[in-house]
Amino acid sequence: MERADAARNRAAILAAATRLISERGIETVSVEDVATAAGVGKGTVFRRFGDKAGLVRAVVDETAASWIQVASLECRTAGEFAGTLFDHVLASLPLVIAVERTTVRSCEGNFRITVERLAELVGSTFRAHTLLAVLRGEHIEFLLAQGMTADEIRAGVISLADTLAAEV
Amino acid sequence: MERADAARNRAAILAAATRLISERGIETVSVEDVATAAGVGKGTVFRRFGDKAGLVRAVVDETAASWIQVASLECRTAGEFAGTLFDHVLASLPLVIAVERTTVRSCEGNFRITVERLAELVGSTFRAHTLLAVLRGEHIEFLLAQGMTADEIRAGVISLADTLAAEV
DNA sequence: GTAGCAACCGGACCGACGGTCCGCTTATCC
DNA sequence: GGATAAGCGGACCGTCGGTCCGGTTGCTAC
Repeated sequence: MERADAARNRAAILAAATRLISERGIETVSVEDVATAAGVGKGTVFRRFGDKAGLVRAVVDETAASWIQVASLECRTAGEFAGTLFDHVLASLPLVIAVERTTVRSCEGNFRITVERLAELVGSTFRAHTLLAVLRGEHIEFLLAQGMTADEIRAGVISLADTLAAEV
Repeated sequence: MERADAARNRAAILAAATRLISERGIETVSVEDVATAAGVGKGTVFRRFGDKAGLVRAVVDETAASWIQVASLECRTAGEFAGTLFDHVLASLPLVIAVERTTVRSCEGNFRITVERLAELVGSTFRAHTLLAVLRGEHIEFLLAQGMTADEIRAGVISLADTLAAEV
């Protein structure tokens, strides 16, 4: 059982981290910044989340844990899947980029489900990873920086997914 | 005019950096490690290359500057281009990953030429970036870690390039 | 209510790293 | 061989992720 003050601090830390990362990007947010903004000591953050990567993961798990799985299960075509994923990534861009930069990419949990479902839809694991590479936060941020609009990127992603799926 | 000792040190630093990064990956190589391995002081490295990213860029420029441009100019199909690029990336994986991780992705120099040429071959800038996203060192490393063989990945990349080009 | 306990807190502390600075060295030119 | 500027190197700095431990506080049993 988690003590009441601990639960309060956990919530405050997650809220502060979410806000700071969204505002400034992970690169310029230190763990101490988060602790200060949450009104707790640095040690408390590390006790709760292990390390910086754990904190970021917890933030993303909270705000975005479910939609990947939901998208995996509900979407019936690759294009639909890609569009849904794109919308979610775009909505939480700094958070997605933060988790990409702080954790080693792995094939566990939700991600595994996503890949398998996507591989089904586009016909091969390689193509599934291709689509996910294009849906990475950093890639989308880069395309935006190049002057493409979100709508153009969205259309491109969906068209790519459909093309890949059509080839099966 | 560069003094003789400066030139000697520059070469020693580049050689040491290339070796260390290739062996251990950029994450576990500090600038001081490079300086020590090259038999010079840390200050010398920073004087020569500005910062860590500059050092990495110099290393890659030396070993891999030309092939991107060569590939851009010589390859006549998207598949050929993709295969050539893949071979070079695979041959210098740790170096490519190092530059990806230390410099902000931008659209200047060789990279710009590559994108434009590739966009010609596959019919759109978006698709060109898609191909380049799949050819990133980190992505290839990830696929290898998932158990795919280099041949499988190579075939996938070429097939993807051809598919994208066919849609024009 | 209160006493005791374990969980919890926070900030001082540590080691590593990127980057700067400046007094000394040395290649180069005349 | 002497003057000069380019070059050198390592001590030093600020920051950051992560650890540690003495003091505090919420919980529970009586």
